[in-house]
Amino acid sequence: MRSEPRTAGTAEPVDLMNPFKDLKDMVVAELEALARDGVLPAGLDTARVAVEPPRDPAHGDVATNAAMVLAKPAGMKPRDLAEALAGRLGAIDRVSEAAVAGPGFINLRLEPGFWHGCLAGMLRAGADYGRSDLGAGRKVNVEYVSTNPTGPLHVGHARGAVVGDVLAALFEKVGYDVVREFYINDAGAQLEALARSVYYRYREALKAEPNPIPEGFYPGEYLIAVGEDLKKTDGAKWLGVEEAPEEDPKSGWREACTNFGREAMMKMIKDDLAALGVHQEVFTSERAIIEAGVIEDALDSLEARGLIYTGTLDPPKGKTPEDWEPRPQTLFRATEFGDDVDRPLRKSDGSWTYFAPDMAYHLDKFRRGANLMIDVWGADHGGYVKRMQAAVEALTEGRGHLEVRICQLVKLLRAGEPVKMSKRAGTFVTLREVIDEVGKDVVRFIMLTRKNDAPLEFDLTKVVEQSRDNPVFYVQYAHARCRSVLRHAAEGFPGIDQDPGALARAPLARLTDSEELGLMRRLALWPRLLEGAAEAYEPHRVAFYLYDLAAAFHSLWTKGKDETQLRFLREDDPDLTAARLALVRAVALVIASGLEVFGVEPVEEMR
RNA sequence: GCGCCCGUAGCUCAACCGGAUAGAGCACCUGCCUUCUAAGCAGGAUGUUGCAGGUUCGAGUCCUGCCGGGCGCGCCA
Repeated sequence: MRSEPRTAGTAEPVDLMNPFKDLKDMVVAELEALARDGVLPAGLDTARVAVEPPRDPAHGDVATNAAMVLAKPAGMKPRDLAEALAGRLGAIDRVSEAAVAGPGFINLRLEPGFWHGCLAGMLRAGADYGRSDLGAGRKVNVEYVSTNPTGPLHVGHARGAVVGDVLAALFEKVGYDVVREFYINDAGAQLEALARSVYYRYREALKAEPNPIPEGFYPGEYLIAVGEDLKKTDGAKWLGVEEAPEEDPKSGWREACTNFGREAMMKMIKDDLAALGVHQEVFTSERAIIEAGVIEDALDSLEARGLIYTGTLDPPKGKTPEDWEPRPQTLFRATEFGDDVDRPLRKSDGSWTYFAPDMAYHLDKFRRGANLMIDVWGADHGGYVKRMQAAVEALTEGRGHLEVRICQLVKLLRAGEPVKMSKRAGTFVTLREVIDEVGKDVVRFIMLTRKNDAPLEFDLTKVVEQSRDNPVFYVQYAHARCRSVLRHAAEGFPGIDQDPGALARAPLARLTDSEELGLMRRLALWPRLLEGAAEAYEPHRVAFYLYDLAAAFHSLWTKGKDETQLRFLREDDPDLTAARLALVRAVALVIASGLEVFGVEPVEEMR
């Protein structure tokens, strides 16, 4: 891992694809060397050793906590261990200085050539810079948006959609084999309400005798068209027919309206998702899971291990429902897997609870090869997490893992004022309306500017403002500025090949300004940031990283106004210009790469 | 009553597996456009990280107990 001697400005830089991983390997190698020399005991666990940029840049380029973490297992004083390690690290060519500080930190200052090597590496990697094999091709299934197909998506759905979609992209980026999935909740009472609502609109379309507004009626106008369409398809065929005749329930109008409504709603939902740039490849129907008998499979497997029994649950303490009656039910021993109570699988009428098919569905996902499953749910499902995780652990006998990300509410505002929404009053804001107003890229980016489990304010006015206050604009502006420089360079310096691979061969050692080096260090963090964001299931980290990167670039840009020797384009010095274009190109590349993970189109110019 | 999530500057939020003096933006004040887009940049003030303990070289971060807010708690999904 140690590289050949290198002096700034002379040697051809080596490519460094993941600089901080490389630096950690370097530290670990020296620790092993110390162990071979008998200074340290053999076989120390270096998992907790961190090599990262210090918060205060005055401390140097990189810092490691190795001495403090290993002091106790090694039976040494942290400072002594630090001195020994720093002595070795300081002898490495790429390290210009290794100093022990504070309780035992080792601060390293690196030769500028190291950062130039990083820059060359990222340019050669191009769009692949940041990609890694952390996942080693392991399968992960990401399920998101999953909803009843009863109406259009609203803003809340958009958050889950984007978080799920970007988690999937992140996991792909770090080497997982990803399946994006949607679970269609098409088996419950909501679908019956949908069917009755469709039938109502159908009769309306046929000018038939008006029937009373059905229970749970979906009042939205979108069903009027569905009623019309059913009339066009089937004519008056369902008018004199029963809802669900006893001898053959599926011959009635309800079955027809359920299926017709379901298809229409799913088409609408998929169109909305497409408008948001979300494309899941697998859609699994709850109803199909039930009909395929997967629930029985799941239950048999649990039954065989004594995890199913008939029992009576106590009412929740302090909040007994009005109509509470103790009833014996089929229960799953969720408490054996960390849940608070055992969970019912059947309703009193004998039909399945929501939990039963969902359990079966997760078994199905596991059978399709996903040991790691990620579900993105809304805040109102928080209380459901433990039981589903318990079910996955039980059904997969501990081989599967379910990670659930809960998305808090989105508060829709306009110029600081809450947008009043009411389904009944018809002032409900759909996802489609928001996309039409501000654009899908803005929706996607803004949804990632908060941790998923924190509430999010979405101000329709603010998100299209052109100011530093608006992260979408600010990041896009940095990218546009990079592209602008490159456009000007193409005119003024036709001799400079702007292909990233060619720019990687520019005399990068000419980049010596502290802000230029700072920008390179920041770019060098990108691969590590992606891995961290994926491992923590936190796509919002990418948004904050891009914002910081944009700020660093804007700063360097403006610095060139006062100090003309820092301008990117230097008529008097084509070599220096080429080196700076390499840096600008790399900034554009990383921003574009981050936006690609987000599913956001980088802009070439601000308009 | 129980479970989960949250509580950080006046406001909105960061803080990578426990790391060094907790950082940005907004708002407020002061500078910077004959220049690659000033839609920007530089500088100035801001903290008992809800409270009280504990763990340790080190805690916003982990543990315990309180306080405050959100979500949920059999036949909704």
